[in-house]
Amino acid sequence: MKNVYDVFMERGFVEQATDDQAISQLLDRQEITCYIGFDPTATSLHIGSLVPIMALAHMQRHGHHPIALIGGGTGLIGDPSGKTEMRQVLTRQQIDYNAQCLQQQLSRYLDFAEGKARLLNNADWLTKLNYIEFLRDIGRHFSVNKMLAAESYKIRLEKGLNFIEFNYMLLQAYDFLYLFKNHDCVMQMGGNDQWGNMLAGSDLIRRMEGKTAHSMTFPLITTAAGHKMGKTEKGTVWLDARLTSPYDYYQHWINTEDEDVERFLALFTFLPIEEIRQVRALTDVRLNMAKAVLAFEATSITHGEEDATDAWQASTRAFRPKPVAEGILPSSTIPRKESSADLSAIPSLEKARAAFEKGIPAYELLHETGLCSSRGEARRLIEQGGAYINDVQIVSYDEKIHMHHTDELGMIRLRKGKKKHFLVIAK
RNA sequence: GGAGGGGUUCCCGAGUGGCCAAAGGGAGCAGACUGUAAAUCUGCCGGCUCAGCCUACGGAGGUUCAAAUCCCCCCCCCUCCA
Repeated sequence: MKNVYDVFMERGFVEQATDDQAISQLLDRQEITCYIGFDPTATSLHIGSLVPIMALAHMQRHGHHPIALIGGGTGLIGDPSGKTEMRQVLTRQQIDYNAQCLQQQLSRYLDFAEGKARLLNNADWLTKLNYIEFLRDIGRHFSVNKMLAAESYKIRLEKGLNFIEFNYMLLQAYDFLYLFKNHDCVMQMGGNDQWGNMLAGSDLIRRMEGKTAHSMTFPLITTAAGHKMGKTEKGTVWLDARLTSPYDYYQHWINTEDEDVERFLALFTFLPIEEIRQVRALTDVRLNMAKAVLAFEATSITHGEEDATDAWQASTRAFRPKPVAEGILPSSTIPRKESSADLSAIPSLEKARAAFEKGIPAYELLHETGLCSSRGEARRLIEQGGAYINDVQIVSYDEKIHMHHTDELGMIRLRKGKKKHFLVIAK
């Protein structure tokens, strides 16, 4: 049987590692404990954290013991690695609250049952540290010269780095040491921007304990076009259904660029790698089918199969693609027939009948549904021909929407551009 | 603590008394082309009751018919010196 490391390698999870061979053998030989840290900067993680999450899930599936470490303590400091400026400092309360939310979220991907995986918060030990002791025991092992040379601090040395942030590396290294001593954690994983901090941990363990602890980083995932994934200015794709609906989540994945489909299937689904490799040969319509599978599987992992199916239905209804062929990614449980007419996953709004009897100007309705963030934007959208009602282009910004626009179920279908659908229901 | 430089619309970044809702780029949105893709081209891109009005250039005052632009005080950041 393949060990996890092989799985990581063939699925594209590995960017750097302290020692490929040693890690592979270690994972082969015994069940180990490994950890990844998550920053509690928000109440939800976004898809940028998905690679680490999937990595932990793979570890667990192969019998190892993941620790998801919530950075409740380090979050009070703020990691300067690769960042241009200091992160906004959050209060203790905010961080504690965020940490709670993340705990809940992570348990959808990992089984935290006794003996399987652990969820820890480094606030539990970091906030109890004694400054003088810490300097004497830990600080002595760090060379400032070396730290200053670290790639991760480079940008900040030009822009300005203050002492609190400069300490981040020590704290992260200390976390690793703590987990090594208290939980037999012998491997840390994380994004490649964490490499310096992780190595510091491995180093610290070697110096203080005389033992080996490994570090492994994931590639920073960008799209083929070079965009950072998951966090565009306007639309972060969150893992929380309240922040990004399963439908939007599904839509995000189905809009994956052609060149990314295979890579993303490997990273973000559990489908067999052999099947995923076949995707390489697909083009056009059939490649789009693979995107639907990616969207379905990814949504299923994050929101459950039921929500994924709803999202698939709504999406299929709205865009009318060909059903996914049997031969494509056969292990996927995505429905492969025509969908029925369920629109429940499309965002909707109920509105009193009376308003439609009077007639409501199109730009007002577009604003009200949230499709446009202001009335001005709605006007512009209509002027540019990007607004549709029941698939008919709206020509004048103040065109009145009336009852006669509703169908037999009292529904009006609004559309912004080609992809953003919205239902207004007259009650 | 001293000297100098700087804080501009989502981000970067021009502007140094009226022509500034503010150049340019990025991001975003829409249109064309396609395949719910990318690239490319085009348009939009503070708000509103939209040929007009309101709110904006770190914060608070002041000068002026008129300030992002000038003066005063305050806050924050950077560089060099201590």
